[in-house]
Amino acid sequence: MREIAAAAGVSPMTVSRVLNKRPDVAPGTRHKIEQLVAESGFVRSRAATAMRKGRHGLIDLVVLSLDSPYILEIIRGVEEALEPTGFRLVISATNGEDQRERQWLAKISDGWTDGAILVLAQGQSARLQALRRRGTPFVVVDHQGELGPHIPSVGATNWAGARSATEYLLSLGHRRIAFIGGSPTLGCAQERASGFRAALEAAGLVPEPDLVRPGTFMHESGYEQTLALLDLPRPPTAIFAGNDTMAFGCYSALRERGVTVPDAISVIGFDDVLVAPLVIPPLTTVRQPLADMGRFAVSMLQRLIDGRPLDAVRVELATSLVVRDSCAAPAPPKRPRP
Amino acid sequence: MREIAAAAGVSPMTVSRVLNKRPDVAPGTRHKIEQLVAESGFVRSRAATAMRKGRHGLIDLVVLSLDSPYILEIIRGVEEALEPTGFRLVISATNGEDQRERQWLAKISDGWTDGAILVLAQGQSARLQALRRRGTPFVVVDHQGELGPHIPSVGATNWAGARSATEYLLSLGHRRIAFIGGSPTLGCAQERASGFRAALEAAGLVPEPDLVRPGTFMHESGYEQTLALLDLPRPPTAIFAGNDTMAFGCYSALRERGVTVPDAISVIGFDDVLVAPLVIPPLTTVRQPLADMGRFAVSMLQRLIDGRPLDAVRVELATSLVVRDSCAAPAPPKRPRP
DNA sequence: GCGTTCACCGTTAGCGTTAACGGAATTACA
DNA sequence: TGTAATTCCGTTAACGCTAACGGTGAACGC
Repeated sequence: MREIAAAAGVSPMTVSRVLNKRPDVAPGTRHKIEQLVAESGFVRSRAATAMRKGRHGLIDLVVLSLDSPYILEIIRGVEEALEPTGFRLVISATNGEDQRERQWLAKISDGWTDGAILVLAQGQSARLQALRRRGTPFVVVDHQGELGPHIPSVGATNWAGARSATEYLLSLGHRRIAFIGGSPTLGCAQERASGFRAALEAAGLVPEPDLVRPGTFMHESGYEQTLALLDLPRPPTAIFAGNDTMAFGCYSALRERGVTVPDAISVIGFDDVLVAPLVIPPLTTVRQPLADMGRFAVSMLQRLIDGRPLDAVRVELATSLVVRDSCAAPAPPKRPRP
Repeated sequence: MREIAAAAGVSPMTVSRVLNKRPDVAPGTRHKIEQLVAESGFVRSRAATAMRKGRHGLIDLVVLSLDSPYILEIIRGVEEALEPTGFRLVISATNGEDQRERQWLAKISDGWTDGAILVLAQGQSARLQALRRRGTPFVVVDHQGELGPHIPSVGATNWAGARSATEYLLSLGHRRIAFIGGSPTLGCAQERASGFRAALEAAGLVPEPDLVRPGTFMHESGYEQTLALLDLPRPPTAIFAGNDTMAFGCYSALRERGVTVPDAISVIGFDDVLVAPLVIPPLTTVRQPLADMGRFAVSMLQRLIDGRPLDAVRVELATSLVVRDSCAAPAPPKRPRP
């Protein structure tokens, strides 16, 4: 910078002003400096700028794990939204290890990043409040547990999505619909279960306890619960899995038992992960706009960083039903009525 | 740091020495300072350290796109390997846009990051050489095109993997094996095709031109080529898809035509993406150790950053055959021989 | 007693940038 | 013409840390 300044016959301060697009520089001087900068290919040391300004140009994305394609969608949205802002995306995974979770708190709050987007499964209220106290701007995405008050977050309309999925099954004629939930400690799982119940009740049906099963959002649990459902005296005609991964577990179990989808039983999922259209039969599911959620989180975070007010502390983006081939009208009962 | 120093009754320099684990500090002093640091939760300003040392503690991971679960595996490996090193992972995607690709070059080479891991599909020899000239350490992962000389890279044994997949099909008794290749411009696609041919020839078979089809690594191309194969006068008894995504395309086409896997036709893929075990039937495929490749890239990069010599400029990690349920012996011919 | 070596620690200075202030030149206005 | 406001730019001093060097005291050898 000194060199540029010398070449332009001004002080480094003036160069700094030009680079920061400050108004108080004469147009001629500005132009000359800009030209010199362009010619020399000069770039400011970010480290020095960061030290001086206290801004690093880095956004942390902290995720629970990098195991699921689900997270990739969010990353994609965040990356896209961040790209034009000049901020750079720093990714770290906690893998649920307590030690690492402490570490990110330390890392984030040491002024090393300018803001954070957190995608964490379990409630971390205490840690989140600690972060808040430190003044680090952050946004929680798809938080699936109890949040403390005033924690900015982005989610999806889990309740409405689950209801519409259930309504769709009802509209096909299903009456015995099973539901395999996610981990009951997670907020989104509760919302989906609740949406499911609401739809049934709106149709004048009572959810049968046998047909509402707990799950873990993992493949195995979809598999196991489906086997259990098939062993029931009166198995369901449709299964609503709390997420796509469990729906794939259903597929596995149904295949093992020789039950065809959707002829003998219908399956519907939640999330619309990338492979949902690729499995056989292509999975009908409730699309969660994960990339959009990531994008939205970025825009909220920007506001927080800039000190602008938020329109809303909690934002829920709309889910949508994606109809593919895994649902059909229920198989006719043994004594078909014409 | 000043405060810590004051509390310990030493100068900030001594604190710095302790934090940098320098040897020339009396054990007692060191212990006291360590304790004070732990108590106060003090963390050094990375910006200041970065400025002073010229190291930022950031590693760039530049990927072509964040669309495929394939990339997630690599990210996971890189993240895991990077975690204990204290380096932080910065992710950016070029999405194949020329402008962005120029940008990462600029960003990486402006001293902002300490090194880069590049996962780029197409040959970018010119850019890579430019990076090299700037002296930024970098490693290329799974590069699928022509690399310039002396470019450190990590890949997989595509040729051997394809050969073993083919040998497996041969061992099951298949003789009419189709191959759906990846984009012919990509090195890994060429290698896989070549491995396929080698296995056939080793078995004394000649690849039939009709059964060796071009592809694009995308789902559609697996689908279309499979339909074309089925329309052949003598369709194959097995299909080797150049990657898992295309194998899923095969599944779709086969299902549409009512051809069952693996009874009527066997399908084998390449990559072993996360969903490969979840589809129905679970896909037999060649596992590419993507996470390991990411990890290995990190260790290579570390050496480069530290100025240590590399054991090898090009490293290829072993692929392995993962047998699941999508392959079986070929259906008996019309006139079964006892 | 004096030099030498070693272990430990402090001082100085500066990394590259910018906030804050101030000063000079120019313009605006009474 | 004088004063105030405005525009433009330079000076100073940090931001938090550490490289390089220097200094102190103790231990040791001659």
